[in-house]
Amino acid sequence: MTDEHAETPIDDPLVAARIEKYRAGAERGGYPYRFDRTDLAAELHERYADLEPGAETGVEATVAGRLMNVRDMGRLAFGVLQDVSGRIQLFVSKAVLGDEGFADFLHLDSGDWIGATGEVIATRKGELSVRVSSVTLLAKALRPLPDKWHGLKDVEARSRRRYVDLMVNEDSRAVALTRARVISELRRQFEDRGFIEVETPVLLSQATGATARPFTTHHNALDIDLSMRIATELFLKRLVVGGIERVFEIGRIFRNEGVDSTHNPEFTMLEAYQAFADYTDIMDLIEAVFSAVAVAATGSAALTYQGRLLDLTPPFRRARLIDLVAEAVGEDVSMDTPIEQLRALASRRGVAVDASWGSGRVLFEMYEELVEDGLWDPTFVTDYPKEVSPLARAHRDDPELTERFELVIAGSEYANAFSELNDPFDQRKRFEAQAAARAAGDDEAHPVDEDYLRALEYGLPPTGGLGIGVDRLVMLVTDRKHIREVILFPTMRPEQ
RNA sequence: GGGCCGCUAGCUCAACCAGGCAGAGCACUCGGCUCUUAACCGAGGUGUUGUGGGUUCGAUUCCCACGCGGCCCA
Repeated sequence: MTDEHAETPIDDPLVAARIEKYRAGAERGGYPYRFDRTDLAAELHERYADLEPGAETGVEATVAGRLMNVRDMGRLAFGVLQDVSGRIQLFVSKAVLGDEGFADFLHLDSGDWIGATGEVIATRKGELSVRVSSVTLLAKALRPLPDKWHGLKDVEARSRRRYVDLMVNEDSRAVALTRARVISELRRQFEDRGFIEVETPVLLSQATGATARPFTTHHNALDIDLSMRIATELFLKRLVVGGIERVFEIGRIFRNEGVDSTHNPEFTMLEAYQAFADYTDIMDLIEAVFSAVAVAATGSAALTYQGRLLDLTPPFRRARLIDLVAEAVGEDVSMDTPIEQLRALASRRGVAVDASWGSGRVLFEMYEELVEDGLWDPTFVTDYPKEVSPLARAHRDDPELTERFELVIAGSEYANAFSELNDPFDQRKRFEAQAAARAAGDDEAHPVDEDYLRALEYGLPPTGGLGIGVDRLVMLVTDRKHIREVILFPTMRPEQ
C-alpha cells in the first residue's frame, strides 16, 4: 500500500478492509468538517422516558456519536450510537432508507463516527430509537473495537490507550466525569468563600515546601538547572504576604519518587491559605469542603468505599497524634517522655528508629506505623511534633508541638494543614534544623529558602493553610483503589 | 531495590504442570431473517504465542537474559 499509511497495520485483514472503505469514502466526496447535532442521547431518554412501546413522536432528531454495534435483521437493522452522554438506538429499515441507503448503513463498521437523522420513536419492544432517514459517516474507525461484552480489561492497555478504555468501558468514562465534577466543586467551594485562584511557578531554582525529591531539568538560554515544584506552599504564602488574604491553587505537583497504588510522579494538589485563620478554622473548612465534594460526586456525604461504609458528614473526629500513639502502645507518652524510653517502646513495637531522630520524629514514626492504617472514619490527627513540621506554627500550649493536622480517611492521608509559621526567626531556625538533617544525609529535608524568609520579614498575618490530594479524593468518591484509575494518562515506561 | 505472578488472534481467554499439526467466544467475511437489546441460525479465515538466546528430532510449553505490566514488601 502507499507510504501515506505506512504506520497502520494493513497486514491485519480487519484493518485493511476498513482502510479500503475509508479510501472509497474519501474518493466519494470526503468526510465532513462539521456536523449539526440537535440532541444528545441522554436528552432524548430524559425527554421521552414515558413513550409507550410502538409510539411515534412525529419529532425529528439528529444525533451523532460512535457506532458501537449493529444488529442486522435482514430488511431491518438496529444500531447502537454512543455519544458523550450515553447511548441511543438507531432503528434502520430498508423501507425507509431504500436498498442503497440500507446497504450503505450495513457497510459501516462498529467504531465509526456517524451522524443520523430521523423520527424519535419507541420500538414495539419499547426501546427509544431514532428511526433513521439519513446517515452521515463523519469519521472512519480503521481499527476494530475491543470485545463488545468484555471490553478492554488489561490494565496496561487501558492505561496506555485510554481513548479505547473510554469508548468501551462506561466505568472509566464515569470516573473521568466525576473527577471533573470534584475539581469543579472544589473550585466552587473556595471561590464561594472569597479565595482567589492563582498560578505559581512549576520551574524553580530550588524546590521547597515539602519533604520530597524533585525532578530536575535545565534551562538552555539561562544555562541554569531548575527543579520542578514539589509543593505550592511557599509561593502561596508569599501571596498572602502580598495581601491576597485568601488564595488557592489547584495544580500539578511533581515528585521524583516511586509509582504505586497511591503515588503517581505527577499528581494534583489543592493548596489554600486563609489570613486571620488558625488550624481549627481550617478543620471546619475541610469538613465542609469534603462533604460538599462527596455530595457533588455521589449525591451523598455517606459513601461506600471498598465495600465499607464511609460517612463524610461533619463533624469529623479530632484526636491528638500523641494521644493516638499512647492509645496504640497502651501507655502514656508525650514530648516529655525520655527519648531512650520512646526508642525502646518503638523497637518493642517493631518500629525502626534512626539514632539521629529526636522524640518528635520517633513519636511521628510510631503514629505512622501503628495508628494511621487503622483510622477508618474521617479523623483530624492533630498537634504534630515540631521536628517533623518545619513550616507549621508552634502550638500555643506546647512549644514542642505544632498546630498542624492531617485528615486521615480509610487509613490514608487526604489533607495536611496548619496554623502557618509566620515568625521569620523561628522559620529560619526550622530551616537550619532541616539543613542539618540534610547535611546528615536526609536528602529529602527542606533546603533554606532565603527569599521566603525575606517575605516573612515583611510580615505574614496569622494564617491557616491546607493541602488536599485531589487524586486521592477522587479515588475516595469513585471507590477506586489505584491512583492510575483516576488519572487519565498515568506515568508509565515507554512501550517497546 | 526485593519476592511472586502475567504477556497466546483486534478483544476476552484456553492449550503450558507432564514438549508432538495453536483453540474457543466476541469481532470480521459470506448467506438467511422487519422488533433486536451481548440478537439469532448456517458456513468461513484468524496468529512473529512480548523480544533474543539455549536445550531438544521437535519449544506456546523446559532453561537463561532482556522488555513491559500486575500484586505484595522495602
